[in-house]
Amino acid sequence: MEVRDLHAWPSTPREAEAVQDLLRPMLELGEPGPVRPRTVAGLDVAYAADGGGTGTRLAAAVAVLDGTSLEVIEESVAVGTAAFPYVPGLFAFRELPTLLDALRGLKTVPELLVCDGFGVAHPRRFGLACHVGVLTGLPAIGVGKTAFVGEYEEPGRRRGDASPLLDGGEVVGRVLRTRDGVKPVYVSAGHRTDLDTACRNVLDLTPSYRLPETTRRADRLARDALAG
DNA sequence: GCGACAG
DNA sequence: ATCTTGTCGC
Repeated sequence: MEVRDLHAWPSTPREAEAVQDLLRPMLELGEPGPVRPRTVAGLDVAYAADGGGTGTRLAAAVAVLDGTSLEVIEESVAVGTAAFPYVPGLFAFRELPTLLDALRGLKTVPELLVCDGFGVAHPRRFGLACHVGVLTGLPAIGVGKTAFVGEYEEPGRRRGDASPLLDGGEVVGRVLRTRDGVKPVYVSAGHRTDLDTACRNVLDLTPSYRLPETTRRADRLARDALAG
């Protein structure tokens, strides 16, 4: 699929924050977005060494699944290097270039992108899922494994139980239990979708495990690419 | 000022 | 993210 060329790449945290502020107005939120997507893509990255600075070898993978059967339709992997040091809040700049390369290798244009990390549940309301969504123009959501910003009450212990993730008095995401008695995930809208629809899609993608099938497939794909 | 901090 | 052994449970 076609992916827009990258904007000038920041070399300092300050420049990176400026890029986020520049792109944030391009976000389209509020509309439901894809409800029963025919194709859903999972994005994930695997690193070769520790995540300290720039230059670490990494593999970015995209796995496109049939939204109903959850069967794999297409896969794409790209190898590269970390394009920025790891800084909380600027995480996207680290793996975005390689992630976009992997998306370019796709023949299918997914109806929804599921990213590792966050969407608007972010200090400047512009996490990885927002960034990827704006640059591809596709609906995107973020599914994080640990908390980042905001406060919340522990959700009930059954699959489907959830509680709002609040930051600065606004709802930026939802803490969602995808399996009975298992640690919840943190869902937030990234681009061209809303929180309710994002959570509905996450539940549709988690029939057996805590994390979405899309994420699990992409994770395995990225690890394998780094090994082979 | 100090600690916390997606992957 | 990654480095790591065993262990409990379906």
